[in-house]
Amino acid sequence: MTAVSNVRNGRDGKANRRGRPGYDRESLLRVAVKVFNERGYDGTSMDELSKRLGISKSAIYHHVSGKDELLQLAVDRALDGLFAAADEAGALDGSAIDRLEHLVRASVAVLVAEQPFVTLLLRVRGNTAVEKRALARRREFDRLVSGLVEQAEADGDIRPDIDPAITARLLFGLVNSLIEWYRPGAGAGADEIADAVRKVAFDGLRRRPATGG
Amino acid sequence: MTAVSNVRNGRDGKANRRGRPGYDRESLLRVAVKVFNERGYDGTSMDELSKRLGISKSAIYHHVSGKDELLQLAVDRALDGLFAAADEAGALDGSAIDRLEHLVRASVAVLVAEQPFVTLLLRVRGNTAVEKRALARRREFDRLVSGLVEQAEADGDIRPDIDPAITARLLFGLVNSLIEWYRPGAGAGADEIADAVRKVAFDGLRRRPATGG
DNA sequence: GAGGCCGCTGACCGTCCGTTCAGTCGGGGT
DNA sequence: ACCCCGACTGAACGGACGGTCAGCGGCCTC
Repeated sequence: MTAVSNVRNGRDGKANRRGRPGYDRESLLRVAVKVFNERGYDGTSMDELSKRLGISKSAIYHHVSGKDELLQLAVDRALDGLFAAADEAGALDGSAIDRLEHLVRASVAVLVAEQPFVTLLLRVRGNTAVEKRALARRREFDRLVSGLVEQAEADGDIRPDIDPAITARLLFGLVNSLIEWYRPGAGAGADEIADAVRKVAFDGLRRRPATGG
Repeated sequence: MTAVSNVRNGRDGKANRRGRPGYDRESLLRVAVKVFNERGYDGTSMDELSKRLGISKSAIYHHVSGKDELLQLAVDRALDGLFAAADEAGALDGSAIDRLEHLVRASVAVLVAEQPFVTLLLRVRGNTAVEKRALARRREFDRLVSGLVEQAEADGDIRPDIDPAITARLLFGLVNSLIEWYRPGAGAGADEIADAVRKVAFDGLRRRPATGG
């Protein structure tokens, strides 16, 4: 509800700067994204945000040009992470299903590492120019995944009895659902989550006689 | 963007009523929920909503007490559907995994039949009293699912190498992800979707030598 | 064809919104 | 000790917000 003093002071781990100590862009962004995720972007007023930061409303504008830029910074970070994961998977030599498996694992890692940023990204509706741009990049990522799934099905590595378009969407629906409940530090760790997602996605949750991996 | 005339006039299929023709609660609610899902609940103003309805802002208050009540009506419809599915599954005689499979199928049917209402429900953040109540009912539903998964794992019917709490969340993350892309009338039908979800969830998306069902 | 009901209008209210601006405060560098 | 830079304050702005109110207009019923 109220500001936490040790959240402020973004200097940690940075070279000493001149002037009054306080937030820098990065530490302010982290708090803002957290609040956006709790109350929704549109549901969060700059006044509420300033109270959570423990500074005045106008102080926020010293760090960013407005509410819009906070959203932009957040969704860009999430998208950059996801595309890095995609590039990683794309650079692989293996079969489509191997690259797909790698992409799932890398995506989970990004969701886990940047959970608040990805959460915000996945809730964007396209109301503003910033949101429209974010949605366009998301669609690009989705096309990339769909391509891999189609290829894997053509290779005969994925069950042929489901439309690959549906398979792709279910697969990344499963991965993306992480943001609804995963909280860093609480419960399972990142590796355990990534393993669980990979197992459930590729082999299902039913017990089976003998399954590798 | 603008109102569609044949969306108005909620009389279709109803007994003739007195007075001027126009919206009734039901037809107004359907449009409102659609707009809420496009722009977000907080991101939709009553003015914007009135434009989409093709009536004046004040006319909305003739049908409902306010924006809050529209949300209440919508999330209640979604929750009633989900709990009906749960009751159905709970009344079954079979093993836990059979009841779970039934619940998944019934839940998908609800998501498909009431997609806009469920979508709105799943995006609620808890900002108002209405939203808090909705979240509480959602948590109750989640506990129900978790219970079934735990029981199924105790029966030995679900893979024991994943924490049942995680399994339950992944399972319903998979189911709930439908609302992100399923659109009635376009592409796959309800039965095809339900089948795909059940197959992927229980048996995974990988091709396997011989798998029943 | 008169009555009445239902859906609707347009002007208006107080409040909250995102944003701006002219400064003040505080601490490290020199 | 002084300077200056970066973080911050408080009051104010215009506009958008959810909601109210007194009354109008079309259609079914009798």
